[in-house]
Amino acid sequence: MKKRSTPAKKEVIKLLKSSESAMSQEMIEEKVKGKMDRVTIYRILNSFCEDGIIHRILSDEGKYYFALCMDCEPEEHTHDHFHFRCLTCQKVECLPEQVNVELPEGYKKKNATGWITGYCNNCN
Amino acid sequence: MKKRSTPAKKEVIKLLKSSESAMSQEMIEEKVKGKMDRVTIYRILNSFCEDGIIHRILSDEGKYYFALCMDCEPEEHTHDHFHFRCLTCQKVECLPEQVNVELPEGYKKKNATGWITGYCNNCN
DNA sequence: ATATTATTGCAATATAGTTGCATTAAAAGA
DNA sequence: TCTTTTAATGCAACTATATTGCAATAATAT
Repeated sequence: MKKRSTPAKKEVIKLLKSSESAMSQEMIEEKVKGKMDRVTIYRILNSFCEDGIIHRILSDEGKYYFALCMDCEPEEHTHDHFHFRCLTCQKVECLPEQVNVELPEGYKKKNATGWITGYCNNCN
Repeated sequence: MKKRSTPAKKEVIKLLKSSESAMSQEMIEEKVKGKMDRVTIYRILNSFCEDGIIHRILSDEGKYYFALCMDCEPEEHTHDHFHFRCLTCQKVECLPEQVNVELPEGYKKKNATGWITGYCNNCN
């Protein structure tokens, strides 16, 4: 199942590259309205996630956000950093700080996410 | 709008009290099957949340979990602690550790949540 | 230029949760 | 105890977010 390059994919990746923050499907749909179907956006995003080009983060309000992978190496593909969502402008950002928690005896960690909501520097 | 005590509410609160971990609507529905409607469960849970009797946490898979409030005081009702979800038994627990992150200059924190997924002491 | 099959669009479906409305039943008052 | 008031409930319908099936389209290899 070799992946193909299509106008729709180029459009979406261009969008994500030009965005300084993570985007939800909804935000992306807004931007590419008329150029492609809703479902196509979902499928493209999922495909990029599979390939490790972008990562998918479920926000504290239950929606997925997507962002380019920055410092990921193919072998060690983790995104255990904190995310910030601005309650005013809805901007979602990856924070540099890693999630690091002491688990009770006998517990094994597989994955970790952290969300901070609040107001960004432009919105307070 | 004074709240009333009903058999359904008693049933739900009893369940949450007897559970050592947080429960999703689905888990609760499973337990009270036949005794009340799906919608009633949702409404009861929301009502309890409003009253500060329980707290609602959105898990990293996008579902709400509910748990009794333990150390909450009416004035300072926060739940900025980490939560753990076991990938095998689906148990959700509140971890003692607080979420504490340094935000970039000019950002204001309103709320914070953290999720760790993995395997609990019974499941690995 | 042709064949193969990944990708797309559209309709339908899945999942989690909410809303409207008529009916039922707590609890306060007579 | 009986009435009255209105919160709570059950049912159906709806919303929002995301996925699946399938036929049509189009990107790549030959």
